[in-house]
Amino acid sequence: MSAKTHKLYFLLQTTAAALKRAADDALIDGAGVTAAQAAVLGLIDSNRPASQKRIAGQLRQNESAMTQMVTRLIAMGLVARSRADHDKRQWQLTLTPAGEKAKAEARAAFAAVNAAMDAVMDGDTAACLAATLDAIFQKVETRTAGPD
Amino acid sequence: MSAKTHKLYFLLQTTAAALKRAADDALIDGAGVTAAQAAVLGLIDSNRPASQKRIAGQLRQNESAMTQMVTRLIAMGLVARSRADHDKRQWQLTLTPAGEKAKAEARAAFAAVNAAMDAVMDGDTAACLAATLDAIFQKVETRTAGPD
DNA sequence: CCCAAAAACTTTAGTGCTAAAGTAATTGCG
DNA sequence: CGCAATTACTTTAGCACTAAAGTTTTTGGG
Repeated sequence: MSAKTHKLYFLLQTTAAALKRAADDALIDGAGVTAAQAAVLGLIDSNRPASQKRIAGQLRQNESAMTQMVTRLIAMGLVARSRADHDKRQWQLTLTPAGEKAKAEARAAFAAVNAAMDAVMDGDTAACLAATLDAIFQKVETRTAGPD
Repeated sequence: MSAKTHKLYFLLQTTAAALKRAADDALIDGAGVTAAQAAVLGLIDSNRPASQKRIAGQLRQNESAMTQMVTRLIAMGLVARSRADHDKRQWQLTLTPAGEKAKAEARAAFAAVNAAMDAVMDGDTAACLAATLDAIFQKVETRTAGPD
């Protein structure tokens, strides 16, 4: 059983990496952004106003990762930012027109990834997978997730 | 269902990342190496003689990743290498005494990760998880994996 | 036998993450 | 009110990966 679980760890890492590569291929081809970049664009759109800390929290990443990601997205012309009026420490992130376009294209391109996953799972299996992953996540996660 | 699957992608990535952090914490504390480094040490031990391409193939990574990983492991004093007699392009990787020790300690420390996973899953659930992850992997993987 | 193709590894540039230490703005307690 | 703690973000260093292009060695068909 220990050997089984050992293999499970590797299988989980390997599958996550392969799925990420597949998603990146599909999104770069269809929207010119990676899956990670598309996730940030989507959250900037659905969190107005969007501060970096807020987006980082929803992605369960630290603020440093967000600084770097936003720097890349600004360099790509997809995101703009200005200081918040009520708190000059905070940025207010917004999508540029190009960012809106990339977000919409990414949403469409991600359908192919969904289709690939749907094709190998029925509803029960997907529910079981989600429940098991969530249980592992809860068991292992130490971070105190702020309010999403 | 599409929204469900969308969440599944994120849940899979997030869980893989959290589990990797937990494994790294346990292994760095118990063996002074990361989970990725421990995996390479284990494969060098069980593949004699171990070339970089062979290890890379078993980890489903490219040769470039292995060049960098081996460079780090050599700098840490855990691995040594010499050119293969029959083919001077190939390296023959071996564990140093410190590498053997780290490998053994990592094996022991990984038991905590196994225990965490076992604690949230019965045998059926683990089998279902493995089967589902494997199905996703097969669906999404494009690389032609060489003989392991 | 020779040379082009293939194989094993390296280098460089880039993505995306972490942790730790640092800066500047804000808040709250005495 | 003032200053210490907190908050939001940044910087730096490092790990771990990919892709593409480059080097050296080996091999196989003409």
